[in-house]
Amino acid sequence: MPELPEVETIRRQLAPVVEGRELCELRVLDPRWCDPAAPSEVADAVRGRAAEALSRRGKYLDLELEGEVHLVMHLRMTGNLLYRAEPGEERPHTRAVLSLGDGGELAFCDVRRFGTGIVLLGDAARDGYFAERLGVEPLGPGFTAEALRAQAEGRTAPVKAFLLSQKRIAGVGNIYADEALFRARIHPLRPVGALNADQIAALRDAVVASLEAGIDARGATIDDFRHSDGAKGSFQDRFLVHRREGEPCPECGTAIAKLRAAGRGTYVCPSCQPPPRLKRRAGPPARRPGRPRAAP
DNA sequence: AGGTCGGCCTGGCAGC
DNA sequence: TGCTGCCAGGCCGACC
Repeated sequence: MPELPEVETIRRQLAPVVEGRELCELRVLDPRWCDPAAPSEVADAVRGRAAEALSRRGKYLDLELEGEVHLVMHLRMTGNLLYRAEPGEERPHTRAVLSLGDGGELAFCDVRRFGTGIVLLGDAARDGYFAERLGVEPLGPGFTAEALRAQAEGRTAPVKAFLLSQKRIAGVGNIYADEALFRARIHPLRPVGALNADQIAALRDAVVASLEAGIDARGATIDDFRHSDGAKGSFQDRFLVHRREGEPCPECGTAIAKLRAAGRGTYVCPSCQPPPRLKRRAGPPARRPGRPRAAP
């Protein structure tokens, strides 16, 4: 699943390929891709413009064209942006094709058809689009322990749901949320507002470390994420807990457990990430704390 | 208003 | 073997 490190990997590979090139034509093969805009509308907006930059915000790619025209794309679950120097046979599940001025082309391929491309006219429109959807950029200077604490304060949502909320932190998805929580030794179901200052600081550092490790490995390929040249990432081989149910914890050897948090498959070390206290149900009074139990 | 959940979509696979 | 049905999940909108 493309999360921040996967999108950043694509961006780094494609930026030198597209920057400075003219965008000759955009063929939208699946109208859903740019819904609700019409394919012809999107194609007309970008045709003939030079690409000035390929940037990233959260999990979004922003192809910045001359005249402040932005083609903003999201890969969602199964999207890929694949480059080839010469046009060839259409790849399966191609939703849109960008033809570049040097004869190369960029294919947006997406099995599950969740991926999107929209055109935004003007830098202000682009800024507004991101501002109303995305919170702090986790690899940017604004992502400090203090900023995280301010966001978390008073919230009762499980910390994993909090990490997945793009309006809080932009770019963290299911993989890197699990990895960061393990590194910070925090259970995903802990209410984020109940974390102490040390835990918040550890979480901030763990999010950054996990994302940077993902970028270093050029992303993770679980199902069908590919680099722009079709190669696979390698971070899936370096997961500490994600998708490792039953395998030993790299820290303590306890078997990794799988649970559900925020509606997502979630992996934890039950020993390194102690679960929050269960809410006591009405019934017989609980044993007083501190009193030693009878020996078994 | 914060939090949770279903819909979107398709390939892969478990189970009968 | 072949079919059914469930699972995966980023994001949005509906609902509590």
